[in-house]
Amino acid sequence: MNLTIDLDSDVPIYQQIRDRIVEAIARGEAVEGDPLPSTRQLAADFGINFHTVNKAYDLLRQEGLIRVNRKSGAVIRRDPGAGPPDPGFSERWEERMRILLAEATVHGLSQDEVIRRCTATLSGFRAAARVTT
Amino acid sequence: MNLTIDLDSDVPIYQQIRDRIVEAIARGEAVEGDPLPSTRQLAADFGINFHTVNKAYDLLRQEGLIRVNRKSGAVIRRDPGAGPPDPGFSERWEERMRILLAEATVHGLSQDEVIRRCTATLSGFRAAARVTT
Amino acid sequence: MNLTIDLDSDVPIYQQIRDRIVEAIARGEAVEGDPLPSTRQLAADFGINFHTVNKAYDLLRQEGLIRVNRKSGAVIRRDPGAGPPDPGFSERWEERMRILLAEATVHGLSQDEVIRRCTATLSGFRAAARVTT
Amino acid sequence: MNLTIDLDSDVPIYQQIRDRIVEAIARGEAVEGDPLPSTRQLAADFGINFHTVNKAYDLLRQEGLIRVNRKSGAVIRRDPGAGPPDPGFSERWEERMRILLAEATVHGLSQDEVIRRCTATLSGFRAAARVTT
DNA sequence: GTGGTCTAGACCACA
DNA sequence: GTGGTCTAGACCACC
Repeated sequence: MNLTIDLDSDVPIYQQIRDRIVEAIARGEAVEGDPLPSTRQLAADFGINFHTVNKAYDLLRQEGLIRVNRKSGAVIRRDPGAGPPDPGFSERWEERMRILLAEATVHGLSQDEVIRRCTATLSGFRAAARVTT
Repeated sequence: MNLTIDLDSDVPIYQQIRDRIVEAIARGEAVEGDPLPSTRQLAADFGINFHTVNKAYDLLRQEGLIRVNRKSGAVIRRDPGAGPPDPGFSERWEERMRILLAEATVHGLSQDEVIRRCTATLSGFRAAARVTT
Repeated sequence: MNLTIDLDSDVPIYQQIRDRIVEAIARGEAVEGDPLPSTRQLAADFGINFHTVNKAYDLLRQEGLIRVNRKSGAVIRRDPGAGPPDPGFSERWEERMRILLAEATVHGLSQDEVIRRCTATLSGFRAAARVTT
Repeated sequence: MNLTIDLDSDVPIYQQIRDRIVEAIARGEAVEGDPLPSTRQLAADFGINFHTVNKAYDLLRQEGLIRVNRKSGAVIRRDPGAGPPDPGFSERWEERMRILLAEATVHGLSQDEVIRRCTATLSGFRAAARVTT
């Protein structure tokens, strides 16, 4: 798993780390049981405070995507194939998706164009998963 | 246009106001030339400070969605039919969409299910637009 | 003299009227002694309050560009050929020009490109003046 | 970078701060990566409210001239050598330049005199840049 | 430490 | 009436 973050982005660093790991799981680059780098290791790699990495891992833990053991560190807990989403997630997800789709609509992206791009991105995940599996 | 916000949400109030107005435009409930409530009026309605509304309107103005006039207040400037998006927009939009799709994937939503929900939401916009026109 | 203003612009209307008249004088479309439309007439043409036009004319009077008589209305007072500028003007003008040139510079316009555009605009004034004289 | 503002000027304070920083970048006194004072620090130095400085920095951020980072504050993002301007910029810039040139013309500055002053100012930027580099 | 959000209230500019 | 500017001070998020 190759994580890259942008220290100058508007997006908080802990959020970026969390996003990159979610994407890695979606692409199948990280599967259930895979270990994540230790917080101190990752912090050193990025030149950031390990509390920041900690916060990212905590987010992922709350989302049920990783498991954190004192002993074995953080490991992936959830796969794309692990079953249906928790209902609370769906609701918040649809809310965010609705806003994103509204933005695309008001900026002149056609319905077909939006669906085309979503499909392409999703297919990209699946293709990556097939290769890395 | 009927706006509702949640004062207890983690989402900043000004962001919520901006989101609600973007959705209203996407649904066609607000079309080009329609006036928005004055900042102080809307602030009074929500029981918030007018600076907060101001910030929301400022965001919308930067996005090119509204026009702010000393005399007549803020009016809708951009419609779903107003032409293709500005090039920088698509890039940032796809980035956010990719993360959202990755989340759906790791939480077990199938590709078909995701596309189905997006299509439904987009159709909802179009249907609303047809009715209100 | 054909004036056009944009009621939805960020620039105050009275400022736009003043700017258009300054440009008309620079182009030689309005020369010394030429009458300006009456404030009420111009206000009616634009569909604005005549106080707004009044403010624009007052600005021009303060700048020494027009003369306002109760009887004969406003008439052009100053031409491009009317002599050197008042020293206070030069100072404020250079200040504004310096900022404008700084903006061009930081946005990557080369010195030659800037001079080229300024020269073109100034030549445009002279060419117009020659024709209308 | 030594900034000076005039609290009694008609020009809004936030605009003055923005202008001074643009000029500093044009002169090469501030180059890419240079840090700006923190909003609260600068506000204290000027004896003004930090919100006012905030607004100035926000303007600069929108113009793409600085980058604002939670950790390290605001840093210069764009240099005179950073490439051609974004297309919308040139248009708005020429509009403002046309008005300024018209003013010079009606107040009796000759075309040569205007070009001479512009050239001098631009050369001043370049000379300063050469020294500070 | 940094910036971001929100409140409350003053005064001014524009139309 | 509208929005724009500025002040003063609170609390929170990020690092």
